[in-house]
Amino acid sequence: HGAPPPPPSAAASQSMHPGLRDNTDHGDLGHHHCHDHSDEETPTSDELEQFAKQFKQRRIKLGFTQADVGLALGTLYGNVFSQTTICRFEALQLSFKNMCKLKPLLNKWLEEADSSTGSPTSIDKIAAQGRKRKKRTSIEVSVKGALETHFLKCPKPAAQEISGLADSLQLEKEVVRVWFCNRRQKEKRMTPPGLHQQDEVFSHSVDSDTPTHHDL
Amino acid sequence: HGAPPPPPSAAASQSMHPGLRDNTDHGDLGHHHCHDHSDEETPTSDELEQFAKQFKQRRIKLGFTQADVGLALGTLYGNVFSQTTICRFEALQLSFKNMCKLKPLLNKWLEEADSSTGSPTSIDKIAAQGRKRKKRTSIEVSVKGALETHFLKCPKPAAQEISGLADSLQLEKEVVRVWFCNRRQKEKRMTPPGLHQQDEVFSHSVDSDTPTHHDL
DNA sequence: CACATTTGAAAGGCAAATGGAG
DNA sequence: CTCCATTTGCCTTTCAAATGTG
Repeated sequence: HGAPPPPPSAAASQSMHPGLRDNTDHGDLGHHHCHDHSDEETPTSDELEQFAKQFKQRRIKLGFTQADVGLALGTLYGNVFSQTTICRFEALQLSFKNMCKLKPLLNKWLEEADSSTGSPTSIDKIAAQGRKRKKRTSIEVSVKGALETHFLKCPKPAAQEISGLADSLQLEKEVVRVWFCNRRQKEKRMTPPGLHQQDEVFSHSVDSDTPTHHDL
Repeated sequence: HGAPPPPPSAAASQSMHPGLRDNTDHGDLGHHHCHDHSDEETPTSDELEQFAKQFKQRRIKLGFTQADVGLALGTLYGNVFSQTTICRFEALQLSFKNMCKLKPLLNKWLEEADSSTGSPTSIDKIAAQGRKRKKRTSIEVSVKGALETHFLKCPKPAAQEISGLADSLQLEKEVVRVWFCNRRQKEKRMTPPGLHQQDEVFSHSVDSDTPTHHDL
């Protein structure tokens, strides 16, 4: 069946020697040639990899957690991120485009944090006010069950139906609408396998190589 | 745990739209023994289970994340907890003793949060100042490698040696000391597994596997 | 110090939210 | 609005850092 042409994964799985640490790495990173904002041009994969590594190193040295960084981005640019996202950035687990988008922000944070080491105003955990993205809604298990039941009966409810449902479940209408959208997507993802095949012999269940091979 | 009685959300039909004030239902968490201050006496497992479930339900309805709660505990009692811990509490994955310890705190938070729904001062993400426990140190991979190397050569370095090592790795001496302690513990844990061959008749305490017996 | 226990930073799974095209 | 791809985060889990006890 479909031969999944896995990306060559050019990135070598190299690993740096643990022994060789530098203490002389101060102030590089942001230091390139002195010209205004040169952050915008798209970096190469290698540059990203390099940056991510350095970033993590500095972060740890400064004693910040990934969560700290994510929060700080909110106070700096009104654009909070979760610990998870920072984690993914450091591990190069985001799409190339996504990585590029985040890099300048993180770079800025790094400079900021770097320069204010031990500064008096070090504490800056101000509340995240200007939130861009809607906070992810947690849907309770029981509520989820109700939605699921509904979905089985009617996977594509009309606007009005959605309203009613939302009301009875005490959820925003938008949340319910989106839930159905996502639910349908999920259905699609799960359906394809085994459409018109009769032999159940799946010797190798593997395959779903789909992977999220985001890597670079 | 056969079938815990999961009341299909028996309680609460409270309209909880963002912005609506709601200030009813209090004090139905756990069957208190006709005592106002029933928080201190050790609860039963069932009570804990009940409380945990209710807690989670309310938390979600109020729109807080586990992390939010953990942070809030810091501002309320100067005793921050991580999102992980809250998660464990809700999932009953802490020791009984531990559960009992946390319950009153969480209960207090719940009341607080409950009563101030939609209140003006709703946002309360003040910096966590009074931190009780030392923040967990992240040890960089490379540094870890260095420590590991050292450990293989000498698993039990003298104080002086530790100092030197700490210095060269730019870590607090205490951190290094503890690292070695923990490392030795780990070694112990990994050794027992059937490597002793032959008969060694004895009465040595058969340190049975000590399965993480949490649960409740 | 050893050993038991508490606790958290980071990473993984699943899915909620977003954005573009029709 | 839909579908679909993508971004992003809540909750969970693992491994181990920190703490407590003898």
